[in-house]
Amino acid sequence: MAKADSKDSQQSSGHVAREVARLILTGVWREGTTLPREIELASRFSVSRASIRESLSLLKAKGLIASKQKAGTHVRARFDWNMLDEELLNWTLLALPTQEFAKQIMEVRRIVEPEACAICAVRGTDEDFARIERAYRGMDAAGMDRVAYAEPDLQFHRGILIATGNDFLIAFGATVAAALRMSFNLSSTNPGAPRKSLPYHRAVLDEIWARNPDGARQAMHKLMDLTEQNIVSAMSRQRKKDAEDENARTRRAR
Amino acid sequence: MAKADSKDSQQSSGHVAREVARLILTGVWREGTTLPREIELASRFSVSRASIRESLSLLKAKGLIASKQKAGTHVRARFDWNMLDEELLNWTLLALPTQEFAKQIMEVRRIVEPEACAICAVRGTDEDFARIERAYRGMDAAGMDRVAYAEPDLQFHRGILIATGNDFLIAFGATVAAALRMSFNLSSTNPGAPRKSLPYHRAVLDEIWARNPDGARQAMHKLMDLTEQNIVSAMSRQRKKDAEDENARTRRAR
DNA sequence: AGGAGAAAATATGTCTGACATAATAATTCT
DNA sequence: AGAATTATTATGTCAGACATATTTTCTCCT
Repeated sequence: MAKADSKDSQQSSGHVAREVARLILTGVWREGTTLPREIELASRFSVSRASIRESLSLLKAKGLIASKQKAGTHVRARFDWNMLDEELLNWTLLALPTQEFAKQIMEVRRIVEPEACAICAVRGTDEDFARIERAYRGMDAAGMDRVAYAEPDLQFHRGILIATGNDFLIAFGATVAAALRMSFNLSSTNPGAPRKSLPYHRAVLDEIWARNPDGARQAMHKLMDLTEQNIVSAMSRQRKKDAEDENARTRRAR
Repeated sequence: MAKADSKDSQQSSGHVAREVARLILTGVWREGTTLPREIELASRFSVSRASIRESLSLLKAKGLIASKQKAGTHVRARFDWNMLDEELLNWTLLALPTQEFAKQIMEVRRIVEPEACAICAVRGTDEDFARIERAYRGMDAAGMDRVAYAEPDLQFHRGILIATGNDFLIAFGATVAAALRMSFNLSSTNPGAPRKSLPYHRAVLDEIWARNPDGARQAMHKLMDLTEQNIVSAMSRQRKKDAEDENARTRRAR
């Protein structure tokens, strides 16, 4: 699992979709903008019109754009964008990993995951719990290796969502995945941070095994607190580092 | 707004996508199934391969399927389906409006909307509130007209989500829209039910205007309770009616 | 002049047929 | 029998054409 990132990376239609999405997400093509006609896009990206149409079809599915015969293709209102879509989330992450984005994604996680955790504790099967336990062991085994830690971490959170048996909560896993990816990217400035969350995961797991919904909710809440804290501090570190780099570049330039 | 339903209804590629989605959602083509090759699909639906590819591109974007060169196109695991997507939600609603689906969708609404409501009360602007107020007035003005009631009802709930300023909560509006559509379909057996929710909406709105997050959360919670109650009773009525119809058909047949 | 209605222009929607590419299946050789 | 090589095949991409639905322009009449 979690191989979704490399899915269509080299496919040309996927490449075009990603690039058009980037232009929209970064605001180069704002809401309501009519984008270049298909033939023009085709020549700009050096692909056939058919490929362009497949790419646009993908973006239509995610609510980013809409087409009307003769009238052209335009960027839809932000409200219609399906931000809970995994690819869209990743593209956003790549295009503008702002603090605002981090704040928002943590806000929803804080709403959804503790409740999902409570439901999991009540409704989950022992096999569900065993799967989450395995994910926990994987995190533990990873030690200080950030890369090895990331995958079981995602499996842990996804396992809880899956255990709820609620298809919509399960679909929310895409959002969690994006959040964890963001955390991972940020953790380069503080390699020890991920590991610190291990005991908090253990606490969640213990409450689940005990089939204690209130405890599970609370434990997950604490984990969310820690995660947000890590992200915020990592981002301020990142900003500081960026500023220094910028500074150095400027000094060198003169 | 809310014209999303007729978006691609007559477009042939949209028709194909919907039909293939139906086959997947109803389990005719289960997870892991390799679906017919594109040429075969093209001849089956009497459209060109290009159109088929655009349709499949749409379904790929929603996580339903994935293709690999030579290996074919297969149905992805349920876990990867983006059930929070508006179109997918509507297709599911049309394909299998089961009680299980209703239960799950209400479970997430119950998790998300009260919290969103609390955030709205704290963070929303007066213009946001005015928009929600307008939606309320629209519901009131609709009287017993189910059709006229539906649109402002959606605007009411969507307005609260928008007021949070959180893009992910806003995207959750698609799920709410699907839920309301389901309620609407069910309300044919009990035309008075929608109107009964009016005072509950008023209570939510009052708490929001008062900028009282706890009260807003609680008021929305009560509204969710009522809504779920309506859905459950409507579904049991529906089942009863279906059974009677079935009975009548059988009697006539012999 | 102004508005209704007809005609032209144009961007998306669809079709056809071809070739490229990569993963699989079959075949050959050691 | 097993490894290496050669077909096979379904998706990926391309090119050019025509269909269709709006928009825009033009024309004509009041």
